[in-house]
Amino acid sequence: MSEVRVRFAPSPTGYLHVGNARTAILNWLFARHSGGKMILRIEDTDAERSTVEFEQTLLQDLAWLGVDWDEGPDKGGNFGPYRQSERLGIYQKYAHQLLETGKAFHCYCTKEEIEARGKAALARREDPHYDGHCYYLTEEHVEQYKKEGRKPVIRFRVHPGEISFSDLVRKNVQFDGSHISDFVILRSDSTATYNFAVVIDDALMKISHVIRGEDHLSNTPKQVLLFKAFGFDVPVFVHIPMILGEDRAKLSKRHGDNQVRDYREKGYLPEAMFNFLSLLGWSSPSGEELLSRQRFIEEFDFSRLSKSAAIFNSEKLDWMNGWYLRNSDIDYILDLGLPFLKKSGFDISDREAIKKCVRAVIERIDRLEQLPDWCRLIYAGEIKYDNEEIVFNEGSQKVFIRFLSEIENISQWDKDAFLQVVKTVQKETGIKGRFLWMPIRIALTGKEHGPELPVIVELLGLENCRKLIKKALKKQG
RNA sequence: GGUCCGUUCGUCUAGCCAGGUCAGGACGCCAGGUUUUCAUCCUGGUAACACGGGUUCAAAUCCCGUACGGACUACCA
Repeated sequence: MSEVRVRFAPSPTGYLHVGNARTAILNWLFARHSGGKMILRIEDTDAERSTVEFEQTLLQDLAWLGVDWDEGPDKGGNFGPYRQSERLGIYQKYAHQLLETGKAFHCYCTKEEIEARGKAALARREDPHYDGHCYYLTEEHVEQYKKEGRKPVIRFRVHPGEISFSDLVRKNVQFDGSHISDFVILRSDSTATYNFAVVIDDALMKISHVIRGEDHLSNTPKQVLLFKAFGFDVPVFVHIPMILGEDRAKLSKRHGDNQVRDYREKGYLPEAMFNFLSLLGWSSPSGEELLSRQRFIEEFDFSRLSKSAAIFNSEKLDWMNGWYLRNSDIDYILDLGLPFLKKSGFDISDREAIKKCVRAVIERIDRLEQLPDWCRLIYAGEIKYDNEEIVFNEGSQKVFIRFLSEIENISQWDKDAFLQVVKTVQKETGIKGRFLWMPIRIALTGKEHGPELPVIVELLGLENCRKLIKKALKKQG
């Protein structure tokens, strides 16, 4: 079997979409699983919408996900160039080859004319296909059109007849040429259309497996026809199911966040994103759902790809992200979390102090963007009590008085010392359970919920604890 | 309209190709346990084969039809 070569071919017309990210991941997984090559190709033949900035962000987002490539615009390779805008001459050469062999023809019809005739056909309940208007143009006609200033496109001629190809997900798929219109392969400005460029590139770049979204399934017969017209080997196709929004419609701008960048900015980890996206349409034979990149590579197999579209379930993503947050190296989490704290105005110069804080609150968040809110309550500052009643009731005040006198002359202040103090307070006041702990918690953090108290106490330090307890006392009366 | 693809718990899915398990797991949700509280963590529970015909001793699984959903039908990709 020849070498496995797959490609991810995004258009630089926006940020990396989660659907495309999943496509990229599946391509990458297959390449790495089979020891093949991953090729990154930029499909920027739509000059109107493509920008170099978007190409850059696309590359960054892929890298963030941990998807790398062996050949691409920034890496080079033996099958370049890897930007379609730099391959225009190649497409023109091949298009003219089809012209010469009579498999394609010049068409001088304007968009308006085509549209009008299409509508008319529809009115007659016929397929609104290209009607063959320019199949047999006389020299005079051509001259006339040229005089009018018309620039021709090159159309590929589609003949009736069965077109079938194998798809590793859908098995054998068949179309009939009679339902496919003669399509444009070279525009009037001599640039190639998507269906043409993709075939030339996939053939010339020796792509063995075309792994892409199911929305391309209907384009495939056109491409198969082109592969055959040139005598190229037809690659194996793998059309993966779509990702849908909560309303079952194709994921789009209407659904809010759907770009990889959105998730990154909210504090989702690349590992979680990778894991979650990989599991949309693929499953491990083990049934496990928390898998390392290595496991994914080892186990990846097209036979386990699902056929049906998947809804993007953000609750599950949150759960998964929380899991990665709690099961990754704390320094790694800290590196990713620091920017979020900095943005919220935290002084992040004392890394060790912040680390303790992050370690304490990591149990209760599932996105890094939630870090600042939880860390805030570990920093002594202006405190607003969630529940004043608990702070100012008689029992609580007794606890505070006793607590304060216990820490009056204490020298060592850590978790154990704190626990010891609370124990003593309990013995002396006879107050226990939530009536003992809750007042202390609210006095120190202002909140009824939070990380373990001993951890908080240690982070606050003795002086802050004194200050906060005093404050809870003073308020009375 | 036409062509093609799809349809298992609310969601992601296993099982389907090589018919025969109470249709399994995960998220969510609910209950219990752990915890000073919340969260984490542990245990248990809830809930699905779109519908109708066939084929068969037996169908989620094979065949046909219907419904629903999606994609494509551009000089976008």
